[in-house]
Amino acid sequence: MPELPEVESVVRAQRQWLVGRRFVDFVSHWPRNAAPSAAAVREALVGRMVADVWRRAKYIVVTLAEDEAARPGSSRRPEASAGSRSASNSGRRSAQQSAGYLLIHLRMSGRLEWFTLPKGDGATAAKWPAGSPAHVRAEFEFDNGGRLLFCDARKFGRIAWTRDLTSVTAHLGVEPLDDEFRPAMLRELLQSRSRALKPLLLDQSLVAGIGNIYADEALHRAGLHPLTPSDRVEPEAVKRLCSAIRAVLRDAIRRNGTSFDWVYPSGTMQDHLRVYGRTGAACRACGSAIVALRVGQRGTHICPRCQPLPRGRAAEGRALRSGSARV
DNA sequence: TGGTATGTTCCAAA
DNA sequence: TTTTGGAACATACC
Repeated sequence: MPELPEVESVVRAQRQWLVGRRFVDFVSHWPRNAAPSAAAVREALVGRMVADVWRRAKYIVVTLAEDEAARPGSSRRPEASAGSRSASNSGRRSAQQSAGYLLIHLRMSGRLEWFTLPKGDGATAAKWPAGSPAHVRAEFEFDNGGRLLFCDARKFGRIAWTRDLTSVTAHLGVEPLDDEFRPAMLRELLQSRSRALKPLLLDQSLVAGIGNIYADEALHRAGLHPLTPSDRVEPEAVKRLCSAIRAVLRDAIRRNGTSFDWVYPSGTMQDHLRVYGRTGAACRACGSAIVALRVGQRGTHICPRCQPLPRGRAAEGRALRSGSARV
């Protein structure tokens, strides 16, 4: 269920439960998706306290507090005492004081779910009671007995521990909700290459966090066709696109994201989408039927009236080559 | 049965 | 060099 707003919603929901908690165990049921290895992640986590939970692009970032007193072998603190909020602020910025970072990427179908085993029967993931969460790929166990499950039907999700956060995030582009993301910056990104707009918006190394749903939504709000060559977008349209991106992401965060099928049930943005998944329905702006096409191998939804394809050989050539000419 | 799916990464081809 | 397409990852749903 992962795009920026959904990940942000998860982060906000989990932060209050996680900050100040201490890891007592980590178990992977799909070790291939743990980096550098499931054993290394376990070694890095056990005994560590969570200093902060935040987001970079579509990554959930858990900052681990550096306090040697609490490593395995020493006594466990009974309850998380102070330090949650104050620790979080420093933990986010000063890498030197952190014991590294746990990174979780949900990819296509990952989700986090709290689960408490029935007491006393020594149940394990292998023999959980009926009604337990499905597709559990990893378990994080905490000092209060809580168990955070990483569930992921498609097994695309990733769990990683790193001491050097930038080694993982260096390739990521600007956060679209950051102050620095302004029309001038977007214009430079668009002008510096000649690509169809939608694939460009999905490129995490340029703008980080936008996925298929919100790319479609932002382009519709801006009145731009997804195949528009990036270097042919007029300054006024760049402005519209910039605010459309920010507006749709903020809007979605406010509604806790978009709920899709069985994967992510908690948001309400799906009731307010203007084009994504609305093939054949009436455009909320002009009443025309929403049309589905294929752009860069991704399902794409547009209003043909609100988002006309700009005239010109470049755009038409791209449309034909990408197979989007149908429908 | 086949086509689809919110993501990322790799490779080949244009 | 840049951009695009395809496949791969693995599973569930319609």
